[in-house]
Amino acid sequence: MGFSKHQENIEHEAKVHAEFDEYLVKLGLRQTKQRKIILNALMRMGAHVDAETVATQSREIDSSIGTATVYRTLALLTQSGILKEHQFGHDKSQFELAGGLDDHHDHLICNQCGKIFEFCQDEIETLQTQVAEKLGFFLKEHRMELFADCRRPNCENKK
Amino acid sequence: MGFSKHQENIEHEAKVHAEFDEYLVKLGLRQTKQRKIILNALMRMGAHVDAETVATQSREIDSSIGTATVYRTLALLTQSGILKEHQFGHDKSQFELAGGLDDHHDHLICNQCGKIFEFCQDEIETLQTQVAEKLGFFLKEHRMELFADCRRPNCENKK
DNA sequence: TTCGCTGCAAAGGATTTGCATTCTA
DNA sequence: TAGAATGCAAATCCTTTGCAGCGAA
Repeated sequence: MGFSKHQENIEHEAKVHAEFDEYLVKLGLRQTKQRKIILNALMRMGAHVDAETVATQSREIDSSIGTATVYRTLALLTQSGILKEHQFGHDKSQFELAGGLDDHHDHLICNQCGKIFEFCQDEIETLQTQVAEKLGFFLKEHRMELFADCRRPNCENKK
Repeated sequence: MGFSKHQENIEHEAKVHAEFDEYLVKLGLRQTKQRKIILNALMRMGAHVDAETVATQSREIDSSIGTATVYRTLALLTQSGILKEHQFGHDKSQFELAGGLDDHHDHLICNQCGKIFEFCQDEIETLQTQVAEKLGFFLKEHRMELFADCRRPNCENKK
């Protein structure tokens, strides 16, 4: 197929934008340059960014973007399912692109450096569904976070 | 042995108080009537109460207890391990007595009525430890919440 | 008598909201 | 042109902090 990694990225980003546009149209909402810039910023940055960071990054492109717009857009993206919101401990919300159904994962947070690692364990997911089932529920979502001590010699060791 | 349930409760409560006292002494802190009242309130109420509710309940006994004291005491109890703190979604913190090592459990939250159900699944716990292990960590704590749709006919159906 | 503890009020910090204005469709 | 979206500032909400007086050991 000969597509470069860079090329694949561009295509993926276009797909996410299209997904968001579709969502907006569906709800009778409008596509604005701010919303595009914010979604771009999210794609440029890695996972687990807070609203403030998104705002700062977005303002690199358009310095007039307001905090409220960032929060409103993050909410919109979360509702659409494109973005996922997490809260680890008492901290402020962290966001990451959902990346489709095939990309589900949970988090392990290093007690030493606070770094976040992602993992996916199908067996656990199955058991979770069964637990809900047994309690008389149909599982829709779950949240699982592991807090653990680091054994990595190169752990930055700061929170 | 012929102990009534009521009698057992009283003994258990005394044990928790003793545990807290011990913790305070260990840190060179003081036992105060406010701290006792607040811990009593927690034991009187069921699980999953927020700070405000604890404050209200405590003020039934001593109306002069301040909000700050409640928060500070909840922090102290949490640090001692007697109390566990949870945050479900964007909501304020909820507290519950830990009840000892044998009492660990996770939560399922009803999407319809918001009610919280407790469960414990040893298999999942084992797998969690293994996942951490595999990533090079030693698991210390975890948090797992299932959000699910209700099938109970008597679900109150309000959030 | 010493400090830790308390209540009060004020401060904090992340997020939300009201509103006049601007802009998309 | 309608009404959705924006930026700004003010408002929320839960929680924490500063401080002068109080109280446990």
